[in-house]
Amino acid sequence: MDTALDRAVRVFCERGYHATSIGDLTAAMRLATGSVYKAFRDKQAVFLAAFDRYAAVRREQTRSAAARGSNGRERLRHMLLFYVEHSQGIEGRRGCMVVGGTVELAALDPQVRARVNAQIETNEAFIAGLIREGQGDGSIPAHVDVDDTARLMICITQGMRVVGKARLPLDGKRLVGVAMKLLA
Amino acid sequence: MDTALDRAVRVFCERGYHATSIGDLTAAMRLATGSVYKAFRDKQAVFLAAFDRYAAVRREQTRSAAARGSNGRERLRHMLLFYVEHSQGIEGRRGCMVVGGTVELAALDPQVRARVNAQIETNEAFIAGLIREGQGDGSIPAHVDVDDTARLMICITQGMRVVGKARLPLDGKRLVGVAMKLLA
DNA sequence: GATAATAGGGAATGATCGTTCCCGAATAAA
DNA sequence: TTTATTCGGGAACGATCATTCCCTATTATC
Repeated sequence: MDTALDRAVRVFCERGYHATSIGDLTAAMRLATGSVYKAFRDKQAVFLAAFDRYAAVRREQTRSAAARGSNGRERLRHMLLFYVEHSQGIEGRRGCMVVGGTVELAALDPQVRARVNAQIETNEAFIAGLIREGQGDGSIPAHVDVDDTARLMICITQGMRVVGKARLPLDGKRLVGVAMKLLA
Repeated sequence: MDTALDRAVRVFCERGYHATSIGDLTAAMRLATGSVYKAFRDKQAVFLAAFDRYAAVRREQTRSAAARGSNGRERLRHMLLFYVEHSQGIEGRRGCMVVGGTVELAALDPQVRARVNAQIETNEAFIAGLIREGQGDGSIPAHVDVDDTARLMICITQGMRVVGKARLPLDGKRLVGVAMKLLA
């Protein structure tokens, strides 16, 4: 089931919600129409389940990318690098379900809006935690405003997913190098 | 006609492309079905025309916001402030056609992709120009990398539109204050 | 003033959508 | 072996979509 959901994630990432038909979904998930409706109440339920799966995988990846750093500042750097890399190439042009869900459904579907909000706020809290870690271990100056910087970094990561979907190239090292000035 | 197009812009911003039916469009534009199809070849043509109108208005607003500054750095600051303000409240939750077009259609429609790319690149070039102005008038250090900083600022502006559509609050002064560190 | 041309309005149309219903195979129970 | 039950598959359904067609005023032309 998780593997079918992963396939649904790919389709929803690439085509979004409304442009994805049940036919697209059954083809991608290798399930018949009836089987999909036996497992999920309706199309929205498939989307929500796929979103949760996407968010969980993505959260895990982000955390393990950050773990590669040796202090708060370095963990933040690795996290940003991870985001740039995944905003590029094949995965970049496929797109992000958080960004896609927000842009396409935040105004139309309160349930989806609640999920994307939760996901964004979780990410923001994670970033804020890393900044505080850095301030604790001395790698980030104490005068850096935790909340404002975290929110701006969320804007940067979400924005990179947009720019990556538009297929503009993003140079990871260079972009992150500039972004790290925010921790000065 | 421009006023009808402005109304179409509002609908496309809020609902995106696929969730906007011809019925939504005719209701918003105060035009009958036949009249819409007499003025435009098909729904995509309405979207492209609305997008061009949106981009033109937006470009003008951005430029006049920047003009409020007295040197390169201040012009950049006013431009960023303008973006935060418009990413919030009523207009923020309505959404941005560039972001929406990218996320919903960049992977599916080459014509839309070309337009959003052109718009993003125009904005980026405008930002780069402001940075260069600042370096010329001494308000921005010469060691600031123009292209990388401009691209990161594009990510910030696009990301703010995503976060604003998700209805998270954005404090203009504070966020821009942090972002201006990128010009150090 | 009569007629041609145009523009706007809305019903009809075919396609496609999401959803439901029902069938057949496979498994478990008797 | 026979019967009951579950599960995956796909045809059928009503609704809605984008699009076309045609009708009716209104304007311009002669």
